[in-house]
Amino acid sequence: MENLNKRQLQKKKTRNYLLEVAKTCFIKNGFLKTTTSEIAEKASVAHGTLFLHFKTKEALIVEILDKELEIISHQINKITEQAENLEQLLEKYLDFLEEQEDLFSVLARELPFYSEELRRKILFRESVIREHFHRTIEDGINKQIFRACEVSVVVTFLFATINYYLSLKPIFVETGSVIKKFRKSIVSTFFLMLEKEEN
Amino acid sequence: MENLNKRQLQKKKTRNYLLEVAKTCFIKNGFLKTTTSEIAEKASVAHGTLFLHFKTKEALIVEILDKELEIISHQINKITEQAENLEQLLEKYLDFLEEQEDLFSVLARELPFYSEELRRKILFRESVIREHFHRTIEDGINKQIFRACEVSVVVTFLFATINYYLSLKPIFVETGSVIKKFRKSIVSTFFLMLEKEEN
DNA sequence: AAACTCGGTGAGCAGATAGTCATTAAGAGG
DNA sequence: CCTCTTAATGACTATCTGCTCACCGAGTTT
Repeated sequence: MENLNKRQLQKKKTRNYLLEVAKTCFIKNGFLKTTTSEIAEKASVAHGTLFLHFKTKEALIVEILDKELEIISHQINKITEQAENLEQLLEKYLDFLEEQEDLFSVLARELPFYSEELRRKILFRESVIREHFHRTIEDGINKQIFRACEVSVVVTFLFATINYYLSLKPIFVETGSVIKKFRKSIVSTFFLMLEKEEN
Repeated sequence: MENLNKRQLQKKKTRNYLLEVAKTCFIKNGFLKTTTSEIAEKASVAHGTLFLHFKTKEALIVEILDKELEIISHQINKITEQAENLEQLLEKYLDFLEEQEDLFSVLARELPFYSEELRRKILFRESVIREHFHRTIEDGINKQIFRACEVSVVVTFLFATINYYLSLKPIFVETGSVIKKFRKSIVSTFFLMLEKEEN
């Protein structure tokens, strides 16, 4: 597959560079605010070149997001495999969010404004990890470690809270990670919901 | 103050009508998507007329929002006065959100994109009702009705969850109220967090 | 080396959008 | 009744943004 001539190689290189630059812009300023001119300018190519490689702005977004979601999916699989209990699952999940916080912050803020297609893709990946939390909690309830509850709502409380901090990140921290700042509170309060009383 | 001549009266009338139409548009499609042309057209005035009455689109938004927030503030005062316990407070607050759900849905979605000024105003009003929840819960903890917890985080869990359903309202319901749909689950799960076990 | 291919260019288009301003006409006032 | 005031007009501007296309020139093929 490596029998590419100079021209094809250059094309591929340009395309990859555009993807790279676009990703940086999107993570920094969101998909909505980033303009195609901005991407072209930062990549030092003509504005028209962008549309030679990607039919529309949406197609560019979809390609980048698909790639990112693929990575996210892998990471989440790794997390769910490694975690042996709810605490580990939550901690590892928060580690992961913290690592990619800028991207998740953008997604949390902009999700309500995306197209059906984009939203479905993002929410599908979220549902995978959500289900894992669901099963782990149900397991704990069966083992009488946790209190009986509407598990799906409890999971929503958790994800909604994380989403809340992410979407309003600039309000809570000037610089650095919101997840880092609030993770202790989130974890302890979440376990308070679930755990039986000690006395 | 009623010694207005025909001209002044007409001006006031136009202004008020513009405010009314703009409010309807904003609640329906959000502040971000609503254009000044759309408002002018629906009010059957020239585009320029809008800027005779309001210096900028932002000024129009601020005026409408200030008025709405004033009303909201009153309602919240009424709620906090009437409610005798946490359950009543929450139920009445949810009633109120349900009544004005379209507006709150817009605010939940768009808040991260507003100007500093707008955001501060909205969050201030929210903080008032939040503090009331805070005090009521602390009261319950002192009376040994509720479990000891990080009260502010517990309140955040509640508000974040409500915010989550509101901001993604179109995903959860095609028509009708999200709050109505999920209020039972929200209430019962929230109290599960707080209440001591019965056995 | 001539003919051809195609990645890249950048001026320009179409549509949207906030905001301006010279002009108009209806009403106020002497 | 005549002059002055001003609410309202709508054509216009400036800017932005996604996207197109005729053209160029380096690279490939014959």
